[in-house]
Amino acid sequence: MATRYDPQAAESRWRAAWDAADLFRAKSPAEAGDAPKAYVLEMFPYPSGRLHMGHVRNYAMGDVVARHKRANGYNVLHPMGWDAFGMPAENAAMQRGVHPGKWTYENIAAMRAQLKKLGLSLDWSREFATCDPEYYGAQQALFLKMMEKGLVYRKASKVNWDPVDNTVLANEQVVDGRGWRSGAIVEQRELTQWFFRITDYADDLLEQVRKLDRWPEKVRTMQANWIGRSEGLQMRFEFSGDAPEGFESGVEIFTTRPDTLFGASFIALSPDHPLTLQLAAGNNALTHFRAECAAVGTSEEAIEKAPKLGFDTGLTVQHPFDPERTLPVWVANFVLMGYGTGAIFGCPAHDQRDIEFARKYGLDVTPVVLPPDAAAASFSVEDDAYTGIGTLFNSGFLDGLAIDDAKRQAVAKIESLGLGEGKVNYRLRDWGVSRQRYWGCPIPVIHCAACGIVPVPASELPLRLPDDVAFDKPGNPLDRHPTWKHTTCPSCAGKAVRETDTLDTFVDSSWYWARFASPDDMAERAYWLPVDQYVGGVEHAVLHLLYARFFARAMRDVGELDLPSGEPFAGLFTQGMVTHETYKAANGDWLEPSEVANKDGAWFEIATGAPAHVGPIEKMSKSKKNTVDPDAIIQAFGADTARWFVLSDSPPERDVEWTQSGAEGAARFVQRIWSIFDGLPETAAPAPGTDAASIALRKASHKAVAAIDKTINEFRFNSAVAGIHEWVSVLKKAEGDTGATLGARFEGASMLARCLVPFMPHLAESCWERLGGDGFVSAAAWPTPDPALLEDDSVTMAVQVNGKRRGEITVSKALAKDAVEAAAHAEPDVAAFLEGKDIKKTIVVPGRIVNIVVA
RNA sequence: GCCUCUGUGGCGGAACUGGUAGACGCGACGGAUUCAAAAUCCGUUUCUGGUGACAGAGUGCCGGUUCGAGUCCGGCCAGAGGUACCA
Repeated sequence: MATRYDPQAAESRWRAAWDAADLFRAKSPAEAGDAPKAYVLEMFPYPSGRLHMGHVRNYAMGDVVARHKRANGYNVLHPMGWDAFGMPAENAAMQRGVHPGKWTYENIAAMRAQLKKLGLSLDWSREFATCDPEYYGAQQALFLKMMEKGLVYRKASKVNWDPVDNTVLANEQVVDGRGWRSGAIVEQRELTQWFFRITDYADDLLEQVRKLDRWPEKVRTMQANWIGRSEGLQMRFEFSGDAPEGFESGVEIFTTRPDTLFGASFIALSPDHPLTLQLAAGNNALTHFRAECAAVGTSEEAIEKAPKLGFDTGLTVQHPFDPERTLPVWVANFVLMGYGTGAIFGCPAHDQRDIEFARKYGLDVTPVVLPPDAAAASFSVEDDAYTGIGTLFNSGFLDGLAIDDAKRQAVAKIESLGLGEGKVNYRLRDWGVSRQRYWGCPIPVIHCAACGIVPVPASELPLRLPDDVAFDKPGNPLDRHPTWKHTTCPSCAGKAVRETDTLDTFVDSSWYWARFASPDDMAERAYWLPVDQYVGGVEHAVLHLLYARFFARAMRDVGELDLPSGEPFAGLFTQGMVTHETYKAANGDWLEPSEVANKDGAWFEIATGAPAHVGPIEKMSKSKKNTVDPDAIIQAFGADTARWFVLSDSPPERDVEWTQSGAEGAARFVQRIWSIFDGLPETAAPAPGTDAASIALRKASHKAVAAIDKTINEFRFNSAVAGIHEWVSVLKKAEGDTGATLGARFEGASMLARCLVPFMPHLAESCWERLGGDGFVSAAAWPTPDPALLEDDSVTMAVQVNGKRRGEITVSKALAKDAVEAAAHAEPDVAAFLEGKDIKKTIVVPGRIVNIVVA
């Protein structure tokens, strides 16, 4: 009598059994013996309160790797924790009056419960949250060590300032140049802030990223571009009239195109350049212009996309190569103070931003690079700068040179004139870590009027956040706390105040991977690190990963980590998002998937019966109401179904669209698998037969195991899923056999149970139990296919005539090339196309294809 | 704006290093089983033309390299991620 598999009952039973057996605890190096280690880590979640499908996908993928490694004999570390500091907790405090700590820990409890239902093979004994005082205390100690090492400093830096709420805004809180709550036009304001010297490691971070061969190529390219090493020229332009005070030697610029110096038509200063500030002091128009620039906010995107704005200072500088020429000095909103020297020379003909600026303000445009096929007399630049290769012209001593040669000659000339020198510059800026917020790691320093900046003594760490804080008004609660910041100087015992900035939450996630390996034991950290497989969203491809790489180096250099390479993640996989259709009511409001239904192809709103629109497929997000709650799916179908679905269909690196029917299909497949095991007699497994049907079935099983193994190793889980589908169909068909293949069916089922472990671990245990297998299948070894069963002796090859498929032949693999050619020519469907034609040649690719070329 | 990536049936996607385009799943259609239904099982399903064997077209668009291109090269178009205070 066929039975149904009951996911809810089976899943909770197996999870309890795994817990009782402490199955997924990482072994210590001593316990592990000869077993190789594998550290599998997924990016830990921000505890928003609810698990979403993106988490399910991320952790399901990591679990496939962890379970597969474990089955292959590795000592696996697979930990979980919480990226628990951050703005949403403060927003909740402001909106609902709940304390950020309470809100966060409640969210963690809720999400931990949800996560546990997924049956992930996690070592929960290492769990922590970054808002735990033990964690942020260790982070404060690390900060002080980095400070001692000279990796930390303070400098003035700009923030988005909301003049109504009197608070600093994050870039995402600036919407169209206005504060998200107050609606006030956002200003830029300078504050003295803390920085990490990530640029000290710029060269090494760039050099090493090339060697991370188990990282996606695109992430390595993005990191390299972000660091942005460029060789150029730093030089000064001397003023042609009276120089402004303090700038007697001229204005310093940096350029990567010294070859285009003869095409220079203006100098542009950043609105924040010291000279700009000096000129603005006595100039209302310029002051006004600076304010206009500042109203764009601080994000690079906003600054770059803003229309080009300029202000003519009236000053002029001398062209270095031509005493007859002077260039006007402008202030331009697209010149960033943070890059190079905060000043450039503009060559409109060969730079897109410069041409837009020059056309707007009527500045000269002189082309100096001639494209290979252009004529010097007729070549001109209108609205599109020419940035390609070519030969220099209109350029005096550089005429006729290629760009690279011209760059060298120009730099040499400037150097001989004593006006500057060749210089390497980076796009990468030092990492600003100050945040004027409460829910973050307090920066452990004290400001003393007499002693300056004094570290909080190690004995006083962790320096805890005060619990009694009010969020009734915007601004930094730490700063306005009645007592917390008032203290005495550890050095002179005089009155002093604490730093009230907290650390960027990117700091918290920059070293948690080391803390998981061990809270403080250097040997244990050395054993586990680097992480063998890191899995997370591609949205972290630049910042988080770069910061973590910096921290690994900094920790190594302050003696916190024995990791010579400085690379925390040996293998990286970046997964895509989970998306879903969006739905809108007639009035334009977003609707949840559960609020709409489809009848005869038309969507309507269930509550009202009114028609609804289907919108584009987008990343699941609360604002668009297109989220699917994993809890509801687990409730309805079980965790295995949810895991299976998010791994099927889409390649892991791409987005996956959640569909209800897809989930139902996955649930059906769970039952189909169970029916294979349920359909076997409850007897001991006989040895597989040697008849043709048994051999064919065994070949299918052994090939399937090999293919699944390969696709898991290549992170192609969707292909592994397809392979299991095909295999199950073959096993299912064999149920009709008269009994000769029973041994082969048992063998296939046993292999299948073990191959299911990474994907549907609960079902795999139930299947294993039904087979009478030893212990937990979660602890069983991966099946080993028999090489003899993986080979076929004949092969089917397509036959093409002039590249079009006209037939196929099945031949022995060992057949010689000319015999294959003869067989192809003789194949009736092919021969019809060859009749009366002249065969010019025949290409035979053994085992793949035959292509006959006819006239 | 800039950096990176993606684009294949009605839908999600497969196709190893340039070698049979559409595996596998979803949906749809047809059938079996059933008193009936649910569940399950089997089959068909890129498009166009043809009763049919079959023929032609086809991997975002335009062009190129090759015996052969979804795959390589050049140029476009569209969408996504990042853009340093969302995480």
